[in-house]
Amino acid sequence: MKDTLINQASPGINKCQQCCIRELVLFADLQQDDFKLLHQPICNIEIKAGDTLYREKSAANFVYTIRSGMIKLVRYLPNGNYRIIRLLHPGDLAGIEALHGLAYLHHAIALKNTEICQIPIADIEQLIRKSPNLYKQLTARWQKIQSDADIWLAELTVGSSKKRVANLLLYLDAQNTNESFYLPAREDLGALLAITTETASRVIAEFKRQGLLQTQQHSAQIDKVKLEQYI
Amino acid sequence: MKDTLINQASPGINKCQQCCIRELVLFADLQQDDFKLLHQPICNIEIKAGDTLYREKSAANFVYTIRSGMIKLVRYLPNGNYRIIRLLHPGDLAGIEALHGLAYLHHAIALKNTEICQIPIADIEQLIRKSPNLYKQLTARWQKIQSDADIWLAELTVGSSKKRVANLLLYLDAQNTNESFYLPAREDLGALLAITTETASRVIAEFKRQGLLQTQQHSAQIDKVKLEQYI
DNA sequence: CGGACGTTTGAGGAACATCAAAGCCTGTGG
DNA sequence: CCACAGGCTTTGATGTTCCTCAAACGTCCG
Repeated sequence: MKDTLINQASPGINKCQQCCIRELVLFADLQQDDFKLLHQPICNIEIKAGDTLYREKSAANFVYTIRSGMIKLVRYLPNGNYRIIRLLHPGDLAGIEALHGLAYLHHAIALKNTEICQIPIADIEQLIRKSPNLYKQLTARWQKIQSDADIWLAELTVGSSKKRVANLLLYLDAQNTNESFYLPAREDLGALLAITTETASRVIAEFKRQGLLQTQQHSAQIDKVKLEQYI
Repeated sequence: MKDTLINQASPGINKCQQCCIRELVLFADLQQDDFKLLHQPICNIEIKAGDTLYREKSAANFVYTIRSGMIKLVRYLPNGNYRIIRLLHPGDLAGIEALHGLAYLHHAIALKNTEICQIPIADIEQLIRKSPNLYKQLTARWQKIQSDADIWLAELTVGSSKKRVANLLLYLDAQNTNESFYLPAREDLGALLAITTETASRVIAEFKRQGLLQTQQHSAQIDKVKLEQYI
């Protein structure tokens, strides 16, 4: 796995009020006046596929909002293997654990080129005291993380490998508004579903032969109806 | 599985200020005055092993604090099987998703006789506005749920069945201050670790033969050092 | 005593991991 | 422009683990 920590030089300063995904993000409910409480700039940074946004156990000073692209949260196992704990899509928060003054709990690595906003936690803490709306946004995020994790536990780590892969493909498809979605590498599919790279490859190849799945590079389309029969 | 909804008659009214596990619970940081904001009584209820505290998708009006005992959060799969999503111990919150006006996300079922405090969410919402300390307690709980779920995903649903069972036994032992801990039934071990009841039984029997585990009824003791070699 | 329930154990087979090798695509350098 | 190296994917052969089905055993309780 590539392991390049991002270069944080030349980040652009972002105007939250005019953000194109404003209705998705943490600050969706903030009023005009609230933004005056932001003392540090919100930096808009871009990272490339394979770059590491932050590392597990490193000091957590920022929360990040995904504007575009895709991030995997990774935890390494004692035996050197890794598991992907969660996938982050546009509108999701990365590093929310920073709000408790703790270190980050995972490695955050970009799966494709990704744009993010970097928000200093000091500002968030100040805003929380003033804006009850922000508090609600935050707990909504926690709630979403919890329920996603629950579904993951209940659905994606049990059953046959075909069922798991089918479930994951349907999940990835549902995340995207486009008709095609990003299909992670076989190794990452394995790390997501707790199966080996080879098994992931076999199932994907099988689905392609059956016409349930078409791919070009990492762009994929599925036949939802037929895939659902595997669940 | 038994399925008796709890009888909510004759709950005792609890004095939070004098609660014996006060330092553990949600209201740990509240000041004397804050308690005046509680309009409805906090009920202290007792449920027996096998009783259901609340059901998935039912209206969520209360958050619960576990005072003693043990609760499993359960989700049923389409095929009729169930998975245990999380175990709750004294000091943990059950039904925290109620704070978002949603239905409960799981079935909550007692594994042994359990004492709980029933807290109306209307009161909590009022307290949040007044007490920033409560807000911090709440986000701390969300954070703990997340990190526990992450560990579960990374550690307990991968690897051989022996590794999973060993990990679970060590986890259960670490939760308790006593030298012995509660060992769930084989079926529940399977639902926790995504293995079959039979496999759970075989591994437990094997560990007993090897002297890594002693049991009396549901009370168990382990040899930590030797068990850690399976991880 | 008899029935219900949970646990243990066995035999057989299917699914998946492991090990190994070949194929394929991309980018680089001669 | 071609050759080649490196990474990712596919495929095969083999072995192990675990699931499935089945039956027996122990325990608790009416």
